[in-house]
Amino acid sequence: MRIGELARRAGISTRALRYYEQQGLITARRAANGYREYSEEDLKLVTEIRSLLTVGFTLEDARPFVACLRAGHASGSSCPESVAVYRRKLAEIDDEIRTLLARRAEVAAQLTTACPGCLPREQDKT
Amino acid sequence: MRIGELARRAGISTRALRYYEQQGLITARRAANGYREYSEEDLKLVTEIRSLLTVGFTLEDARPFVACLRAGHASGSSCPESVAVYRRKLAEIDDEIRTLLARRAEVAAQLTTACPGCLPREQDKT
DNA sequence: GTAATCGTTGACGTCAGCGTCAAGGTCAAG
DNA sequence: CTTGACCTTGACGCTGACGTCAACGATTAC
Repeated sequence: MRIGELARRAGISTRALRYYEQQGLITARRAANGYREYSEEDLKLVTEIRSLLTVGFTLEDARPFVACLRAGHASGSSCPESVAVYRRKLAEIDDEIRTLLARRAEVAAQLTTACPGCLPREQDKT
Repeated sequence: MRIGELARRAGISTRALRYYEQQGLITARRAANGYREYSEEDLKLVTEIRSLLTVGFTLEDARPFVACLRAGHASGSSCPESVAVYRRKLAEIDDEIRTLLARRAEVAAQLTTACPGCLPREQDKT
């Protein structure tokens, strides 16, 4: 399939696909007229990238997963490099959560100081 | 005082001060030679801005606080506009925390699926 | 032939909060 | 007089993941 169809099926822009290629995440063979030609496996790669991005991963983080898929594994996360990224990301997320909680507490304290009536409700903690 | 001294006392760069001025957050009167001249109150303004930024506020968010201080209030948060920003920010932070928690759960699930031995330890939740 | 719809590369724009030159003017000390 | 520390404005760089032209070629439909 060509870039437009892949973009539609992956729910992404053609610009993004060219960008991924430029970043070395995917490659496309070229037709005689210079058009990019993609396989079904490329769709899998792009889908993997997308799902990782939506979880907050960067393209750089996605590299091992893509490499894992291209190496023939059924899942992009079945390689040790991918698992390492998972673990690192988990730690990063935990860090962010901690700082956000600290900020939340600070802001809430400031708010109650500034406006004692405007107590933030305590019951809607998720 | 001039910009260098203010920067030192506020613990920020002169570039940042000029940037805040460019964004309309602070203003400086000019000496005969064109140098910026700051008062002690300007130090307060900058300090307020800094503490807000470190809590995750944007310069835009800081505007009402600065305006409040300039209006003569002892605290930048004693104006209704500032309180409104506090409340909005609190909601934003809660949103971010929620999405981060969701991501964390997703990543953790993926990790355990990919590597059943690498269970993320459950005891270090902050 | 021509219009519509695809594709190509290249390159600048976006968002925030500055960092980092560049190219100069000002001022006190020695 | 000169060094050196300070100040000025202006403008590009940076990070990430693309959006959005521009200017052009290819393919298909009619």
